[in-house]
Amino acid sequence: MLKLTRKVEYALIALRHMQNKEPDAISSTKEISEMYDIPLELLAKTLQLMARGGIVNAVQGPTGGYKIKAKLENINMIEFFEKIEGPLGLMDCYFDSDCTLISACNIRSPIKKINDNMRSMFENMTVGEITQ
Amino acid sequence: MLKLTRKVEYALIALRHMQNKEPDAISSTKEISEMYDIPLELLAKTLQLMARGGIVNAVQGPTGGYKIKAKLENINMIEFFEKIEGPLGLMDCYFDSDCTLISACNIRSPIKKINDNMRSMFENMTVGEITQ
DNA sequence: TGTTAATCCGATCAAATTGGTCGTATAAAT
DNA sequence: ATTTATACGACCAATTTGATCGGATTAACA
Ligand code: FES
Ligand code: FES
Repeated sequence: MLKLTRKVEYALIALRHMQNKEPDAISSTKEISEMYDIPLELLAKTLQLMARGGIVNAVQGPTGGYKIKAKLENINMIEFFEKIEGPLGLMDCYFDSDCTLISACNIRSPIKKINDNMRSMFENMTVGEITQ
Repeated sequence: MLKLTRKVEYALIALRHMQNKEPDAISSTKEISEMYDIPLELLAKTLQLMARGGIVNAVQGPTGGYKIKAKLENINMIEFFEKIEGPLGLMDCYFDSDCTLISACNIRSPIKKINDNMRSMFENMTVGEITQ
């Protein structure tokens, strides 16, 4: 409960890795995968998600790889999580209203309170400050 | 990712239900289960966990059930979550150090930052203020 | 005192989510 | 052309969570 997924962890590792290099240096999936002992395919997927989300640039072909594209200080953690894992909410009833409890539920507004607090906490946290 | 479990939801529902009654009124598992359409056995387990954790009192026998024991304003959400779901951490490496990434991981301290922020947020939130 | 209705508890099964793999297509450097 | 790497979808495995079952224990009440 309330755990981050591996994909998020791998994404952060990769970003931090790239941040410690020259701004335009390219890091291949393989390089990162080996250095941190991460399954290559899964890391590849994660990097692709970040590329699609405009966080990194993909460079194809041999000598290819990824480099950071966005200003990491401008990306808050909610955006980051959602690019990688999709919509974020403590309970399904926030993005998917077929919650069977919905009719009788007496804690929708309480849960909303917790949810809002959590979101605003992550909104005030940028990827840049986490990985730097 | 970052979701609450059903058990936590059921626990909150039950507490809120009891809070709307006379202080010493007893609510049976069945009563709550039917009113909110919650699987009886699972709700029972959850109530048992709360009883063991000193949050509610169990009254056995026919006409038995549960009533609130603790001052809900004195229980913070971390304590609450941990009574019901056990140790809480964004990554396993916090309570269980056999994380295979541990040797090479470059984001332990970043993750720790997020984790600490989240914990302190939940520590400053009491069950009482959520369910009231 | 026997019956009944409730909690208690562990074991176990099912469903959902997450983690990881595979095969193939595509792009680019040499 | 060949090689090396990303791109991408389909797929399988492992873990976690959700739910169920069977039986033991407790206490109210006829
Ligand atoms: S139905 Fe979503 S919190 Fe109860
Ligand atoms: S090993 Fe725990 S955050 Fe990387």
